[in-house]
Amino acid sequence: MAQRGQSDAAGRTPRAPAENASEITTPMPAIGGNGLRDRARAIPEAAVARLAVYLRVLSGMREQGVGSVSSEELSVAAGVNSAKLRKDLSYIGSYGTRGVGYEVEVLIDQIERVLGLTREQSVAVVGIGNLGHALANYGGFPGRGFPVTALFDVDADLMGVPVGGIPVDHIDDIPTVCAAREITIGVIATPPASAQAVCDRLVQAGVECILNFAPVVLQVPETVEVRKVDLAVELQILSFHVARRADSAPDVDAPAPRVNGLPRNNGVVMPR
Amino acid sequence: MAQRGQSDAAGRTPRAPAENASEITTPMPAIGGNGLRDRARAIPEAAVARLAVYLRVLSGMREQGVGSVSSEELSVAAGVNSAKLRKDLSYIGSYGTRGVGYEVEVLIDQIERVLGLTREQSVAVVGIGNLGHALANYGGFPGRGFPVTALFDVDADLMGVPVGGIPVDHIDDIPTVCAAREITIGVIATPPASAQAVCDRLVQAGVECILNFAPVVLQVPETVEVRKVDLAVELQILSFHVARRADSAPDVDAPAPRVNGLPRNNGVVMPR
DNA sequence: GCGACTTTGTGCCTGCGTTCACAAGCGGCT
DNA sequence: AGCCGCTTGTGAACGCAGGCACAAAGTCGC
Repeated sequence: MAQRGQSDAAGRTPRAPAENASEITTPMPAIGGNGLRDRARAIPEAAVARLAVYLRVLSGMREQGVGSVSSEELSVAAGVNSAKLRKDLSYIGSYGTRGVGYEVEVLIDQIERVLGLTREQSVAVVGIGNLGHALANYGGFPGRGFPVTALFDVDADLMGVPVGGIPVDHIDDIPTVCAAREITIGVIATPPASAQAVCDRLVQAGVECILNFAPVVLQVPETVEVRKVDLAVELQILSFHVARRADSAPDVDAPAPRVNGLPRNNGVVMPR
Repeated sequence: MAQRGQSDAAGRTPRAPAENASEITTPMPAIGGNGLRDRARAIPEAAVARLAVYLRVLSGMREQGVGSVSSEELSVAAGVNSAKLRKDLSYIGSYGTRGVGYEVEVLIDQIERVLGLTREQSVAVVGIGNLGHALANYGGFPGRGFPVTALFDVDADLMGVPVGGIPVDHIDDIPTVCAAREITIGVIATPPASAQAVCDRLVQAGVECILNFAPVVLQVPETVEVRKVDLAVELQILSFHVARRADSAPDVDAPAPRVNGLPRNNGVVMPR
């Protein structure tokens, strides 16, 4: 046991029991032409999450002037198994050169293409509390940005006040503003009580992808994709590990917690 | 496809290739006494994450005076399959009554026990920016709190200033303060550049569970458990879904996009 | 130009997590 | 007291994801 990502086990909450396959596959035979389209449909969600991580690492490498990487190097920097990395990359096509590795630039382009980052996504943040502020200012982060182009709240005192350069609008204006600014992703950072109402408004405004920070199970039509980040849940999972650890501590003669003197992620220059 | 949790697919980053089983099982025969301890070791991580969600839902029910629930009701409220819910609950023991359901109070107690919430965890937040503020004020959230009892930053102007009732200390004091306040969970909300250094200090201070908000792959000894929440990754996953959706949009004779029929941004051209 | 070395891409196998489906168990009703 | 219906708990099957290991493929050196 060592480092665990946030994922791999959280609360998927499918409203539609059918078609909640973790494989993102639109059951649809290959269309004639190039295979890229088809490939893109078959990428497992787990792989998508990792691709985003690779992209971040690659961006860092590009900034340091690295021209090409082997799967081994990249996998270490990203904290995954190299076979898994190669398999993930194979989902998006074959852009490596055998005997050499991958060209950083090419890989970045391809991952961005698959993740749909070539077309900039406009993000709306609803709920301008502490978290909302943090999100609004998150502006340009590694590997190109998701421009936050709309902010909403109920508090009359906030109306028009620019936060991170964007003026705050009233949540009643969600439909019009979202339509005007072509919002594709909505972020809910409101108190739990108002989350569902806000969500409904976003959906009504045509937003089909929502990132929910409120500790509530949102009810949405099947066409809408919701991902949730629940701080309390994260802490509770960690708490579980603390407890488990304390529990097994008495087990003194367990296999020695071997130091990390593994031959692996050594030497590599990690972006500190 | 409908609502998807944050998990199920993210970046697990095991540093130790061995023993990174997703089943949290310490291979160890049953100890004499009660079987509860043993059970606790065999809970899949995915189930743990969901248990936290059940706990939140149950807390809400208790507040509304609900005395007992069936697996069906609870599963709907938590947004999961009822069979999965029952299996999850079976991991922690049999506390239901056949033909009736589960007693809310009992279930809450048991889940709290398994998640180690009976012993309050002390949390330290490092990096008092916008996000740090949000976390510091997160104080008492649903289903009992993780008291944030220490805050750290490098900014001299913040030293001693109370945020959310807790004074800020310098990160150089992490070892002493963490020891004194028996911190069990560390939260990293710093810029990426300082994350690894902060992480090292926390580890040095004996913290074995870390929640990382910085977009960096942390290097830690195997004894330390890291969970990460990466906003950019979350957005990129959503972006992927937007792209995929736009991609399959040309499939005009697909099942009607139904309800809330707003002029969705269909017809948008696929990124290359 | 050819051989040897390096690294990719992937088929196959293993194992976990999810789902199904049903037997066991309990309360209520007659 | 006995039966009936409801809900739990779980054995078994299925399917996806991860990891291994190797063949394909390309480069570099001679």
